[in-house]
Amino acid sequence: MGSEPAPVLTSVGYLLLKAGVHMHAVFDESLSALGLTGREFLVLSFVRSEEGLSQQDLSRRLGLDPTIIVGLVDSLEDRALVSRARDPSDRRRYLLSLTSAGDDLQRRAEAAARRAEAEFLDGLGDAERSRLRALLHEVMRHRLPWLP
Amino acid sequence: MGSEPAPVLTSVGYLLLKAGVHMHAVFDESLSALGLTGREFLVLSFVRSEEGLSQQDLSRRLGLDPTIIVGLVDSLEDRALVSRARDPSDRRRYLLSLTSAGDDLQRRAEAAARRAEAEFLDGLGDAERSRLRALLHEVMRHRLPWLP
DNA sequence: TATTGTTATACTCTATAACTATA
DNA sequence: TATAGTTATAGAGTATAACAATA
Repeated sequence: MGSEPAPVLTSVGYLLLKAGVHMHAVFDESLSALGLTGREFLVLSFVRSEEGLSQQDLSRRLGLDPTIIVGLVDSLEDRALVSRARDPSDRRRYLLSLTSAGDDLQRRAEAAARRAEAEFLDGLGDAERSRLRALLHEVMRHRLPWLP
Repeated sequence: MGSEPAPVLTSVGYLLLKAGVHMHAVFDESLSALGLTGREFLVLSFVRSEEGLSQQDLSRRLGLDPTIIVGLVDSLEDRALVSRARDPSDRRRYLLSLTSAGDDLQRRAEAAARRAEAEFLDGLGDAERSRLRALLHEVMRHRLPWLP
């Protein structure tokens, strides 16, 4: 019985799941030299893209509980990478923005992540990477509403 | 500054990571009705594919610490889905196999997972799904050594 | 000496509930 | 009444270290 892998083990879904886990590890590894986790890098990237984001907004973007965001932003604020300012039109909210150090670090982190991604995808040519990106974009478009 | 998303947020790597996380959640959700986690389903699937697998083998396949496998197999054995037999040629090892109930449940779980996958990929046509599978297989081939 | 499986334990990550300040 | 942010805390998931049995 069974020298063939069960169908699930060669399915799109399983390959997608495993590729995601590996990509996550590769991102974290590539960012550790800059003192960032993948998650912290994403916070910097979202805040750069949409300055004045609130912690609630960030919570939805990252798919994390708002209580997690508190510590995440605390840590980045302690390192003077992100700053909080009260929203004058709704003083419950914070408007988050990058400091110049945060802006600088985000750029370097983005370059590191891009190199790591390129290495991870080294089995694919440029056209294949574009094709993969288009397919994933189509699948995820309505699940990540902030995508263009 | 920045009404464009930071490049990382539209990159292949990030889309891959997020698609993996969503696929994971969709698998878990689809299997919960059968009383299985995604991880338990994978154990059943690997054991079916390679009967006589040891717990160490499973540890490598799943990328989990061997101490995690103990509880995982315990739980499946308690439910009479998997059985342990000592390897006569190396009595330190267990040879794992599916019971007939385990075999039956694995089949039903595989059908459920396949339906969930199909729904997750509903933005793609059949040819696009095949293309996605081929691209992911190419990327993951040397990272998942048991793949054909 | 090294490896397989096991237990105990400590550590990290996460969500829940309860609070405050604002709306 | 409802929402944004915060704190404390309990639960789940994880790896590390130490062990017994076997090689």
